Amino acid sequence: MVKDEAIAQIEAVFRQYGYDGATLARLSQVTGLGRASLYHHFPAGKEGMAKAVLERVYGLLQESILAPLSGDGSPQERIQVMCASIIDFYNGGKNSCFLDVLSVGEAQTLFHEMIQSTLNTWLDALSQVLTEAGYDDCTAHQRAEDALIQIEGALVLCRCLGNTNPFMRIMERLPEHLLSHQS
Amino acid sequence: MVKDEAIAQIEAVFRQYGYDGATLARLSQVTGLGRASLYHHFPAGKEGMAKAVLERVYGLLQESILAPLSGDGSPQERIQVMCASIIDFYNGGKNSCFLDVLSVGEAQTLFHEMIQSTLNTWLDALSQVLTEAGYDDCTAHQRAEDALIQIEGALVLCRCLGNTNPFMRIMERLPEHLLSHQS
DNA sequence: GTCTATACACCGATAGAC
DNA sequence: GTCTATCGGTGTATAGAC
Repeated sequence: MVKDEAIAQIEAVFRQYGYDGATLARLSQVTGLGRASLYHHFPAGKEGMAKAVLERVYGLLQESILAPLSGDGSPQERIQVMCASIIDFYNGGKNSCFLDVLSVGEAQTLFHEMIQSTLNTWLDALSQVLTEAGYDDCTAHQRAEDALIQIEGALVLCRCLGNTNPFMRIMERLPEHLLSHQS
Repeated sequence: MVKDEAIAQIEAVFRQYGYDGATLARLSQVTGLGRASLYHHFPAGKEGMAKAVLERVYGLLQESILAPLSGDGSPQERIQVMCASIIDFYNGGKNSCFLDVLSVGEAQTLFHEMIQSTLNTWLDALSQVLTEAGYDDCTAHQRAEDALIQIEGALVLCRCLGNTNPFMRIMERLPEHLLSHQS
């Protein structure tokens, strides 16, 4: 569908400019659609576009990141596949997290539930694999949370510092970090 | 000075709403100053207000967070003092990081250098203490970076999930994490 | 230093022709 | 489905009285 491509382009604008900074002028320019055409595809306007992107992100998370976690292979292997997808998803640290930028300001009021549940889906899936790997529930949940903390934090640092090293360093050591035999 | 109080209130608005979402109407309401009065105190307008807040944040970082790092006591003790100040600074995880929210969109273009150098100041000071604690330069720098990654990431998770547990958990273990004898 | 009034651009959103 | 034209509202910023 052509619309899917438009949503991907809209996503990029939200990622870079945030909800308030993603003006219809910019969205129109990036997609090549006139303002009125955008409203034809997204009757709910900007809020509808953000919702569509959130659903897209949720879908991508399920398909490319979480699906491998419940696939074949050892927990180690599955986590490594997930990490490779994550690197891809965030373009090696060049992209901000959509959930992060949409959780600020009035956008938070609009999308808090979807953001929260998307993040919880991710946390649960990761926690599940770690439980399979032999950790007790509490440890598994903490390590899953640690992983997302490091991913989100690294992306913030990359954005602030203007280089992708923190993200790549974190991602390289994440599999062993999740499965190491310490605290 | 009365202006200092206003800057603190302006800071809160930027933290919560981001640069684009921090409208003059909101800034006026929070400070109790009329729009025109704001321009009297900040002739450069909104951009000037953000700059003033950035300078305030830099000052607070120096005074309450970095100063203890070069004070008396063992590295452990100094790091613990820093952590206590950080918890205070971010209101126990309820506040977003100002550098984080100002590093998105057009604000990034305006303030990238100040954001970058503020973060580097923090990284360097932390790295220095870890060097004093006996780590080689490379390890010290990585651990300092890890600390900021975890702080920023935890704040993002707190904002998205709507609870402060991730931040408090990270902060409690940060001192031992920084000084532990592993990788 | 703070107020009212206002300029002017841009915002999100809609109407209606094609 | 896309276009031009346009609405009402709000954005930042300024002028000038007090």
